[in-house]
Amino acid sequence: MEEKTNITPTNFIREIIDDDLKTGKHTLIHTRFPPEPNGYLHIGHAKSICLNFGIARDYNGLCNLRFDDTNPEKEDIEYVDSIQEDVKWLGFDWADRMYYASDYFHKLYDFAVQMIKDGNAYVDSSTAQELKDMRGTPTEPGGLSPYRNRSVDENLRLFTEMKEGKYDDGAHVLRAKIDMASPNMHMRDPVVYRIKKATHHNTGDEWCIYPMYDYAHPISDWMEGITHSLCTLEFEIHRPLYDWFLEALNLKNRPRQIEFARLNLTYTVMSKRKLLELVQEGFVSGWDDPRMPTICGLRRRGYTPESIRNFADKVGVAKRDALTDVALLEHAVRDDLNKKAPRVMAVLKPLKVVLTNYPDDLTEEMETVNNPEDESMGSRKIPFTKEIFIEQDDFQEVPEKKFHRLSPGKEVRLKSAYIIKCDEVVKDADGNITELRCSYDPETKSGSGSTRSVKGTIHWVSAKHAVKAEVRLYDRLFTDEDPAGHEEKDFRELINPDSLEILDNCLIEPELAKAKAGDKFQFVRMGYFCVDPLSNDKILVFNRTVGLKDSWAKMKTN
RNA sequence: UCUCGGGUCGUCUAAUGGCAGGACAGCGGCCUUUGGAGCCGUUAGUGGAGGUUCGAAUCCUCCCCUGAGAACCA
Repeated sequence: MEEKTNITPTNFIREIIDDDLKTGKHTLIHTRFPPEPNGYLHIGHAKSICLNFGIARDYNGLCNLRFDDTNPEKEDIEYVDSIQEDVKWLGFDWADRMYYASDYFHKLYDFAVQMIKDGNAYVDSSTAQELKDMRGTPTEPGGLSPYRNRSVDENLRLFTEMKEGKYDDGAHVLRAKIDMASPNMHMRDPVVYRIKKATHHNTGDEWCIYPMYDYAHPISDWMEGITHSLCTLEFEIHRPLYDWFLEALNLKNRPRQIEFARLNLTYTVMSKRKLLELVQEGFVSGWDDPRMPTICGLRRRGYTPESIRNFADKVGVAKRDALTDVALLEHAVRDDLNKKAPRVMAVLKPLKVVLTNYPDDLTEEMETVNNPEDESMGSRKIPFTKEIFIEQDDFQEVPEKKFHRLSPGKEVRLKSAYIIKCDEVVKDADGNITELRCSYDPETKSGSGSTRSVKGTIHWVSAKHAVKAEVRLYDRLFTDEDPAGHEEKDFRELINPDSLEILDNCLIEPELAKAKAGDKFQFVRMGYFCVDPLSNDKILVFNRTVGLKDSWAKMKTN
């Protein structure tokens, strides 16, 4: 399922598991990934997926996929499908253990009846506002509901009638009877069931009452035999309630909830709500816009599952809030693609070069390796002719200091071809450079054993053979490191206006014309690129996954 | 204000009373037919003040900073 990495993750959760194994508390480790199907998965979910499935894999345990679908108003089958696709794509397998919390609605109902019989739950007929008023504040205890001491029989009758659809939404709720004076607001007789006459994506119109997360989650975990229920920090305050339900129902072999810090990445937002707003308000083209931190966005951008898994291992798991540098993610994908991506030549901003002393009709096939990191990837031939295109940025009429590329009177090597010298700069009436006239040194053919060397090597394509393509350059979506972290500023104000640059006049080597959607390449000296699914017979579209490290650019900014 | 969490290089993360280490980023160098990759080197940290101890990032006290908590959301 997963290729070996040199990283052995260790974290406080694995230590707890090691201990549980050692003491014999558990012999089989069982985790679960429990998304609510109300949005697309993002890189933060990927961290949780890698954690849960990774633990199952390393401990020879099991990890379930469970849809936490207790709120029919927000959930949709569209998300159920995309979530499965994304988890699979990341390289994980739940075998036959895909569940829905809604699969357990009958059992959950029976447990609720039992809680009523045990005096642990009651039907409250207060309005939402009254409930809110009775709850108190973090510093003041709440008040007791006038319905708190209804008889078991009356509670049973009302709860049955709620289920039967006799009441409108909001008329009654079922509440756990705990402690209205608890300093933990979640323990102040929390709602267990509410009436919602809504169609559920999985159970249709079978139910008009739906359980709350705090109630459904621990019981779902228990029913699946989950040993370690991993969730993010915001649920820490819910843990006493998680334990209370299991205790109140006298369930044995209880799962243990353990919280860890969610992933935050610099220069992006991670909340489903904000991501949805970016999509709905047209700041991006969709959930899979390559600038989005969604799994589908990263996939379209050209990220590999391995790179995301390695990233998840590298960020680690702890309890302190963190904002991880997106450079770490970029490093992970460079690291992976460096080993896998074939090198090809592509000129993004072409500048014509005529080799004045090269035979007019000659086409030479130049041999070049596909990946210097991996000999097994072999080599290929690329056509070389009198007229070629090079990158505009690889020429400077008045060269800056330490500029090792082409300039008047200077030499540069064309990768896998010859050394050329710039003899003449041709300009149009407005003074724009339209063409370079150069001469080549026939003694310096690549692979011929020529020993002459020059400082710079640049990429090129043959004018006659090059294929046109569109290339999309992506930059960070926000100009601020933590766009969601400002109270006085809306994250929308911090959107980077230059996060997408479309180049529609790029020239690629002919070999690339065969590329199919999703194919990944290193454009030599430019970065890693992949074929966008939008590509068709008419036009090839490439997305830049990430640029190469560029020490020249860095030198200039310093 | 109250309750519960959390504070280790710029960032992320180790240490479990015994040499504060790794990764990313940065910087310097080597190498290079990718100014890529690789290799070598290097900068940089225990929030503060006390205390316990032969010895404290780790234990205790106080303080500071920070996150979460008052949906019929998850």
